[in-house]
Amino acid sequence: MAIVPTKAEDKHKRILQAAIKVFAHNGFYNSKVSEIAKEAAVADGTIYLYFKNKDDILISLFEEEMGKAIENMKEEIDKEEDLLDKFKRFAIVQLNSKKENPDLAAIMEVELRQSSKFMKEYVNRKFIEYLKIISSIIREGQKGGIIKKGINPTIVSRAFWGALDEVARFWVLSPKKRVSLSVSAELISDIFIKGMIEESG
Amino acid sequence: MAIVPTKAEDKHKRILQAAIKVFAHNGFYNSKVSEIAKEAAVADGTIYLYFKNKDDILISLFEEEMGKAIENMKEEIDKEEDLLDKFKRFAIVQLNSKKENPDLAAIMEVELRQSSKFMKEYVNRKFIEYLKIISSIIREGQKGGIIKKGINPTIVSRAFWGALDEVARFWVLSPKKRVSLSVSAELISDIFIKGMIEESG
Amino acid sequence: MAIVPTKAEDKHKRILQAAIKVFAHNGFYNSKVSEIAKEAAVADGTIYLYFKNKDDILISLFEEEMGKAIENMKEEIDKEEDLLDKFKRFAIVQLNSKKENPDLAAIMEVELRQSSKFMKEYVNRKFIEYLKIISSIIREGQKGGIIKKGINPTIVSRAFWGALDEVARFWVLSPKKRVSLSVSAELISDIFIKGMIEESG
Amino acid sequence: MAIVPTKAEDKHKRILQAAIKVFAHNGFYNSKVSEIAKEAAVADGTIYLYFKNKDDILISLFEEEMGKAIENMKEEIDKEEDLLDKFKRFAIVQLNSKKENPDLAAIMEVELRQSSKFMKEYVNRKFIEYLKIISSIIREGQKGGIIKKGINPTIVSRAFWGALDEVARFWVLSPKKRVSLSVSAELISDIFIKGMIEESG
DNA sequence: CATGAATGAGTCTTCATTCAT
DNA sequence: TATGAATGAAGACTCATTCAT
Repeated sequence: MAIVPTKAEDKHKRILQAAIKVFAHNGFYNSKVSEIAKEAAVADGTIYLYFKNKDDILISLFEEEMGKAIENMKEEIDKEEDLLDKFKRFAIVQLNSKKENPDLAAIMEVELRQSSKFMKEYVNRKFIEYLKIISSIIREGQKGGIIKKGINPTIVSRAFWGALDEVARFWVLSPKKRVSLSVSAELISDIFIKGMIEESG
Repeated sequence: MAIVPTKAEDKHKRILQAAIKVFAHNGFYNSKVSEIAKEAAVADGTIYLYFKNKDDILISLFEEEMGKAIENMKEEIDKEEDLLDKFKRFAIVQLNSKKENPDLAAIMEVELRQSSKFMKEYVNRKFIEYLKIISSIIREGQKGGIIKKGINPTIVSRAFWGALDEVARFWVLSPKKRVSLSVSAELISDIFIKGMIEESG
Repeated sequence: MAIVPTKAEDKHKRILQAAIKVFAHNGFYNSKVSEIAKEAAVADGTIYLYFKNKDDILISLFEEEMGKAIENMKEEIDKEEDLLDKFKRFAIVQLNSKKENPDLAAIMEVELRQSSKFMKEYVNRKFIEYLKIISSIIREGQKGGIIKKGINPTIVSRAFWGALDEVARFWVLSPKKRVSLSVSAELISDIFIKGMIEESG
Repeated sequence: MAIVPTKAEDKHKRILQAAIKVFAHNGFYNSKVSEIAKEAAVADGTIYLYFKNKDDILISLFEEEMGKAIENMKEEIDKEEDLLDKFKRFAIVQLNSKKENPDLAAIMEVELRQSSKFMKEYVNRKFIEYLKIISSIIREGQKGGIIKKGINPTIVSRAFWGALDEVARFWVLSPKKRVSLSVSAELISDIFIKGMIEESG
């Protein structure tokens, strides 16, 4: 019986899942609430029992998914002992997330850039939290003398993320997928590592 | 008399300029055609004498501005003799464009990622052309033995662009502008150069 | 145990009381059934066990309250022997009802005027019964030679009621309440009495 | 050519006229904007070129019609020399307005009583201006020694208006119209005059 | 009897686009 | 060419009512 997905929590989840799909395919503004309702197999009005309005669906989506992503990334990073391996791991996880949940990734990609005024602040907060995972690795590396002191961790963390995001996008869009994601991840992280490393003696 | 901006060409230009401003501030979907008209000091209907519809304004905007950007970048790159200097130059020009025309940059940023179905193909074409400027430098470097052969120029060109784009975005958003754009440009290009270079000897 | 208000009759009453409050504050059309339910501390669905629909709440409200008002007024009038005193008494009771139960009065005030087609007939029936209390006093006075024969009792009864209703409304709305209701009641009834009286010899 | 009713001003007027009809028949809340548009023979959207929203239609309706009514009443009152004749004239004009424009009257009748918060204040202002026409006659009469000093002009003006309004409503609703409006007007004003007059000597 | 989650019909309002002038 | 008043399709959101529990 426990399988029947009719509990309130499930409906909330179902609507969010439906929204991810619909938003990713049509973009936020071209998505109709009724379409999300249909995809979630609920009535139009039901959506408004779980979300304040269309915007709120997007926000909740961020709230939940970004939170998950941050947690997951932290766990993954912790698995690696070596600082430079943490870098690689970050790259791999980041790229894979786009492979595993491309719809969600597509939404993040756009909304991270454009979003209505009042979302912007919230989105940025979560995003910065995400970037801190990288910048703190860099800072740690600088303390340990592995990474060059002159490097600004904030800027490079953004650059690193931007590089990965763009490569992931390319991978999703290119129909043939000639280059594997893991190779790309290695390539990018290698470049950054080599670029940042302290050329000691 | 030459001052009066009523020639057809002027009106076309004025509408496009107005669109850049309006789209950048409100996003494409939250921008009203009437608002663009007002900003351009033109009647609503006049817009439809120069553009097929709202989408067409955005497309034309791309057509013109991306073309200009590509031309400009090529010229700038040609000014540098040294291959690695070309890299730096690319970074500087790219970042500066965001400083000099932030409205336009904001539009590009979003539309490069999301755009209605039918724009996608077109946008990509122009974008790939832009990226080719970098990838061909890389390829040249590989031929000359300066850059490591194992590196995939397509992927790295995207990574490089993504890194720059994100850093530029950060710079635009951060209110204090503590780090100068040129320092950032140097930082990013240094990392990539060092990361790609052939460690001969 | 008798305190627990869960008997069916109580719930019916509670819903009606809640409706009076809610309708008076927001008007019929701006009142939500769910709001009445909340005010009555009942589930939304429960309302539909006691009333056919939202309209039916209003009708029942009339049915009960108008009936009570008519009975009460008749009793009060009967307390007075003198015909002209009955007039005054009517005015006082009428005005006081607005003071004692302003929410109910507010609803009556509006619904007596506007109400959906199907309510109109019913409302009028009850209202006419109410007005007959006055008109029959007038008629009695005409028989007794106290009130001028030429006066149309139906019209004057309406005029009298209208005058009182408006004065009561004014009293409710005016924040300072400078003039007491009883003074107003006397003023109005005096004018009507003096205006209708037979100036015998 | 001047006859063709397509000028902006005409459209404004047409929408207002349509609104009077539609509101009077269905009540404000049961009236659809689309219905008003249809009645006015314009597109739904056109309404919003002339009015901010549905509420604004009602407000404008008041603004214009109450203003007219006040002007008209003042003019009519001025035609009478005798103070008591002014009273009669007021009654006649007031009652006739309901006969001549029953739709408008029906709206005024209800909206004067119930209306959304923000209308209330405005409505009252205009209404008080209207009532001042009566109260100032009373005051004048008191100065001239014709009307009893003890009478409160504010209260009586409201009572007088309420009496007339109710009688008019009765007249509109009664199908047979046995009693003429002018007789009713005379009856009511006679009662009030006699009731207020100073019994000198 | 009681609940309250779910439903979905119903409407206001917006805004890209047209077209008579 | 230029105008801007007019159009009307489209969609977010509300809330009375139902019904499975």
